[in-house]
Amino acid sequence: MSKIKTKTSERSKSEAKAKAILKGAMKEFLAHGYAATSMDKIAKTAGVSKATLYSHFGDKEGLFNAVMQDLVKDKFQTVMGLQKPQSLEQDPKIVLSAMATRMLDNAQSDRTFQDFVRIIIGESGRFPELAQAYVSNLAKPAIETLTQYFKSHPELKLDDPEATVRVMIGTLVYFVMLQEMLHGKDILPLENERLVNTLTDLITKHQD
Amino acid sequence: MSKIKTKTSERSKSEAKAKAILKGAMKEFLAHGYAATSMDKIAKTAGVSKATLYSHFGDKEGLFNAVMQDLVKDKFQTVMGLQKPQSLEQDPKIVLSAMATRMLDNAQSDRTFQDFVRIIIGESGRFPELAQAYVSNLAKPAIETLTQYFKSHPELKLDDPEATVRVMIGTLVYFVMLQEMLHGKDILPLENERLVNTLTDLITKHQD
DNA sequence: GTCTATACATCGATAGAC
DNA sequence: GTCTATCGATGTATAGAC
Repeated sequence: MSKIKTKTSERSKSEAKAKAILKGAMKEFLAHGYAATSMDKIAKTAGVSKATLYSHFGDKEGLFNAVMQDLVKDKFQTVMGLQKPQSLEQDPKIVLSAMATRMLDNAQSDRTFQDFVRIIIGESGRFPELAQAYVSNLAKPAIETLTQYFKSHPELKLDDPEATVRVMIGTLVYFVMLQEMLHGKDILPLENERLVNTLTDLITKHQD
Repeated sequence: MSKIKTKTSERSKSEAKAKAILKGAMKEFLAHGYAATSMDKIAKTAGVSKATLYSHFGDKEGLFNAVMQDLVKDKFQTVMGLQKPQSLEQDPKIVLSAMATRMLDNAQSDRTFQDFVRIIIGESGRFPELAQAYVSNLAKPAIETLTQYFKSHPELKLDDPEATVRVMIGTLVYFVMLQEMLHGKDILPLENERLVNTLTDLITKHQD
């Protein structure tokens, strides 16, 4: 019994360390990118020794991949929860408008999400498989779910629901990129409401 | 006379070195990003000594800023030339469709442009003033020019030309990001033509 | 102005004690 | 499993010869 207890206790300690490492590494990688983040700094932030980093995750790339995999899973919840229409029976005009507003507000206030996207794009040359994980696990489900919604509303009379989804998502994502991530908000001011109204009007125009 | 000749010759040599450094640094920064690029590698690529790098550009950040400033100016020509309608008198439906197709084809085949955008976004946390230079000198002129075109065509009956421009640019840019830069082309295939047609139809729908 | 040589810090990664 | 201590390589930046 004491044997099991000890084993459990040791495993818990080890797993707790792993969690602390992932948390500290996430903070550092999100703040400074892959190359500019040192294993020394991660060890200090996580409160463990550098050797413990390596015993848990092999090398720097291994730790980075583990961190990003965690983040992709985390953000999947956010993204999918966000674009799920709250009441499917309502007028698509209202549903789309509310959905776009919600997505915009959330992305604009979530600094972690912005840093996450920054890294995905910034490191997509060096880590193509990471970029593809983003596409497969985040962009694709979001696009497909929204496509299903469009297809289930033939009264919108959309010639190409899938391409229309690209218009909507692209508009919203690039807007957040320009205004927030690229600090363009003061240079090219534009209210969320104007973008959302314009987007919604364009998509629901044939409904009238 | 020989004095002037010597001076000129020396200045030319120095300026030639500076050009070579910028060219080599551009290649390295675009390929590996800021932090992962070393001054040693740049010196080797440019065919000069490391000390010459520092005597011309002060430090690594100075060289990086000089390179990116050059690139912003370079890409300004491309972007503005691209979205300038070829014949203003034609049906906007045809003009917009041709313009979108041209922008897409160009961005998709220009690897340097993709690397450039990758760096702008990837380093926008560490170099906010670089990101704002992109917004002021590239995004803003492009958006304003296209807005002027929309405003000069009231038959499009656009409620908000400026916001409509954001829809168009955002759709095209994010599409190139997903398909090319994030290597999503095989995961989420979609033909340029479908996107362009959908975008053009949405914008010119009230014209009918 | 440009080079070689080098100073000095920091990097990723590991050996060995406990 | 986790630590301290350290290795060798590589980073930015500069001094001094020419």
